[in-house]
Amino acid sequence: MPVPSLPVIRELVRCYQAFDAVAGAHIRSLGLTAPQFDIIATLGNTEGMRFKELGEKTLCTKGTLTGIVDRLADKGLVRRVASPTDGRSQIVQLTAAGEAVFAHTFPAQIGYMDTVLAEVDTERMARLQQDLHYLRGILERKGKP
Amino acid sequence: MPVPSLPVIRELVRCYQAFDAVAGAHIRSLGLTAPQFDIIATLGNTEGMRFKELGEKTLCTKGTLTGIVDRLADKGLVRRVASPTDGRSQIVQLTAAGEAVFAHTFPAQIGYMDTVLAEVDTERMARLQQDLHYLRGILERKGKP
DNA sequence: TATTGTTATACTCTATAACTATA
DNA sequence: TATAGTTATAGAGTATAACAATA
Repeated sequence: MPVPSLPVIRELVRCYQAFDAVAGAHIRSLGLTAPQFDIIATLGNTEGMRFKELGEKTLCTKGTLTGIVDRLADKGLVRRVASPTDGRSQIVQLTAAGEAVFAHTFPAQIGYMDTVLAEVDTERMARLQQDLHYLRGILERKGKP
Repeated sequence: MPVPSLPVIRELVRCYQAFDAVAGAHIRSLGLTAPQFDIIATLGNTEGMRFKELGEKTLCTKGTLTGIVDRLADKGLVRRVASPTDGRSQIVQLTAAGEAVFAHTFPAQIGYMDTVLAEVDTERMARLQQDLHYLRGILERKGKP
């Protein structure tokens, strides 16, 4: 007889929503959407990556990604460069402005979250991290059997 | 000096995404979207509730909620009833078809998640639930200071 | 005057499929 | 033939503000 999963799931969802409310407000205040911020965060500290790779990392379909990258390019935060090795391939990279957004907002966001979670004791943080990692492993394995 | 929050946050987000991939596939297979399922789950085991209350529980703006309820009504899963006590107020409740969707899919979803998480030991589940609850409390408190 | 819910507008994301150009 | 990305289309959610009816 299995342990009831609902209480844990419920807490996971609510906890994520609570985080999303805090982080999402910050992201929107930058004039970005969540997927757009996701792209910038993925490209940060990188020399850029192929369109396809970017889609895989951010869980975006290629058609969707074209639109998101278009809008980021319109804002001047991202640039497309033709791949030197494959004529079909595009490399997406942050512009100087995009680097600046990443450099200023990503650490700021983390720093803010650090202060928010400053009162959580180290032991609990480590435990939670491990347990979440464990839970994710199970979910991902069952997700694609 | 605060404990780094990024590892825990990262695991939280990924764990939620993993859950969302599993649950989301099930929801879409019913021809519903996540917000629509959220409405049905909220109205389940209820005699219905005021439009405003529904919006508060599902974190939907009133304008957004009108559209979602419209689409659920078009599918015959939900119905609007004028409030007997307040002429401005609408009460939203599940139709028989909506009850059926709730009764068949919600427990099925939970049952499925129960089997997915069956291998997690009881102790870990309880600990995870507690720690997530604790983390959420902090996030929600800081979310609106 | 304030509140409830609808309507209107504009934008973004998503899924899907057809299309192009390279490989 | 297969792959990388773009384009096209339609639907759905979000934010915002103006609006009608009622309190």
